Amino acid sequence: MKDAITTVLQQALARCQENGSLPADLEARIQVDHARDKQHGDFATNLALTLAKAARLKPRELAELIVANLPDSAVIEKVEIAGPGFINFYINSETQASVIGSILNQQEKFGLTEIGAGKKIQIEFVSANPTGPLHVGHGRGAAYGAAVANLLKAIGYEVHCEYYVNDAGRQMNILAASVWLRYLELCGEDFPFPVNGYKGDYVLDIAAALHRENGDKMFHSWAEISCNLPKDEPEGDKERYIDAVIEKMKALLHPDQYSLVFDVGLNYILDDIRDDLEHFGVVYDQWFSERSLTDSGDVTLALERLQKSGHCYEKDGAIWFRSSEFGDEKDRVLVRDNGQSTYFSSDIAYHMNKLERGYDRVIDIWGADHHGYVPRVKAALQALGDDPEKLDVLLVQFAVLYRNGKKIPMSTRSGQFVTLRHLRKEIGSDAARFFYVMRKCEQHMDFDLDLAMSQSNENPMYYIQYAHARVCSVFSQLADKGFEFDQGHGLAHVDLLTETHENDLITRLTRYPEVIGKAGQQYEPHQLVHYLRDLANAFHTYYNAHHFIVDDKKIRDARLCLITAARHVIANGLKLLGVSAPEKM
RNA sequence: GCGCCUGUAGCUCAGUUGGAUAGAGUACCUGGCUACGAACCAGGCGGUCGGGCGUUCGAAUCGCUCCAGGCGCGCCA
Repeated sequence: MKDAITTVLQQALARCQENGSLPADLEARIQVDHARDKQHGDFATNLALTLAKAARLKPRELAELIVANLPDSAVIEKVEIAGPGFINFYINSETQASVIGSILNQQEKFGLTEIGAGKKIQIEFVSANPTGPLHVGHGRGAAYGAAVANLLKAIGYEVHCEYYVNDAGRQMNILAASVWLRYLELCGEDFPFPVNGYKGDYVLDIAAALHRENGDKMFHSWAEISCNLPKDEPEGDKERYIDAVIEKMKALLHPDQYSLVFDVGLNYILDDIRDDLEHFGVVYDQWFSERSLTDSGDVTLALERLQKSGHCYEKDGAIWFRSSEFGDEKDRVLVRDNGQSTYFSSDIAYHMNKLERGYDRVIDIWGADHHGYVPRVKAALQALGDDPEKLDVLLVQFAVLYRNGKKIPMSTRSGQFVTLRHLRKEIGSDAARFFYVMRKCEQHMDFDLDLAMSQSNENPMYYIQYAHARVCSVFSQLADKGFEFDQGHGLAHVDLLTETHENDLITRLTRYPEVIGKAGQQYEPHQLVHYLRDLANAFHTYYNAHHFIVDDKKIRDARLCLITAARHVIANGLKLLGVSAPEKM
């Protein structure tokens, strides 16, 4: 509809230029908005205001000129000039009401568009280290990423969702060591657990599984392990201590045994994460292993390309990438003096790999604490000769949990956190998914557990779901009262829907495809949340103002068509957010 | 110290890329169920848009500056 108005405005300008009333070199960027106020019609344009200076006319005079040259249109009821020079358009009611037929025909397909047709997007989100279960902070990234992916699919993009598995590196070694030490405890050893080890209960579970399968085969006495170890905190350095424990573990265990412990831990946690996300309604097309980048040679290849193009140098025994040449604060290490490549190297290889797979756009969703990382990744892409503009990094601020009005401290390492699984079980997947995407991603979020767990109607999700359930309820009442719904008959009489509340609801419905388009292109699912609330509000208001099951068959069927259309749109929108649309509550 | 994010009603948040009188929810107050679900509806109260200066027909939105809060500044991942 917006496009239709843009088109007639273009035609009007062209006419003015042809007949000489406007300069021929005038260039216009036509902007058509929804009128904020019903008094201002359905759509409005500020064209006359933006163009006044270039046209050397007063805004209102220019507006009159444009309106006088507007071509006839079947959809426009009337046009008005208002305020300082806004042009307001009123759409005729038949055109508006035709959306009901469209919705009833397309049903779950209504709202889908082809904006991104033929384009491929890769989107990576969550990607938490597999060193423990997901916590509520990851939940926000999961809910947000999945909603963005759904929106992008809805507007025609081919979307590929990925979870990057950090299955290499120091953190994983610390996990392996933690598992092994717990295993030794099960073998009967008694010793102080490292300050820097993973202390969560899940580590005990993994160790127990390991012990069940392997008995005491990997046992070594604490006396053997602890000789020549540096001091742990508080007397010593906890980082150096845990590294020494890992080294000792590698020295004492056969390499196969070490990787067994490592893999048991990794797979246990990955299975857990996968299961958790699946119950959260989040599914991936691919779980991309960091180790596979080393195995495939991609890491080496990326390093070579950076070196050959002259963006690297050696200093203090390490290989550095001159990222400061591309806007980063300082240069970064690619290969450490001990010969190990850094996490950054893998990440460069991963992003190179993504772009080489031919995506038009690559989206990363990271926790906001990683924001300092963005410039160096873009720098690397630029140095590799790729287009850094193809990468969008969306930063999700952390959700801070509150209980009894108090902030809950969280740390993965200490094992002190509220897990996503716990949240899901307390308040349900629907409420959690909805709550997470209610706010803009860059907005800090206070997640009040008491409120969320209270299942009160303060959660607007219930308001929206209730609208859906109410429509369903009307139809069960209809049957109880011995009426039948004739959709074709109703559609033939939608011109009878002339009540203000009906027009408001219809207008709201017509905007749905546009909302999806905008929310998708801007990666902002919260726009859909707000739309759905407004839509539900229009429905509830209508519900309270008029009865649907009336004796007049024409009006009854027409109204039933309208509320069915509303039900479809609510269900479609909630589905994109990963929230169910129950028929009863 | 430098960089990024945030600051809008008592509280939680929107604000259509610079437009018309800044909006919702919640809290509080007043009304509405013997016809489709009151998890609802109607009305009221509530604002120096963190402060200041600037850009212009026009600023919550853009620029500069200050204030407050969060996060980040490793040969960790």
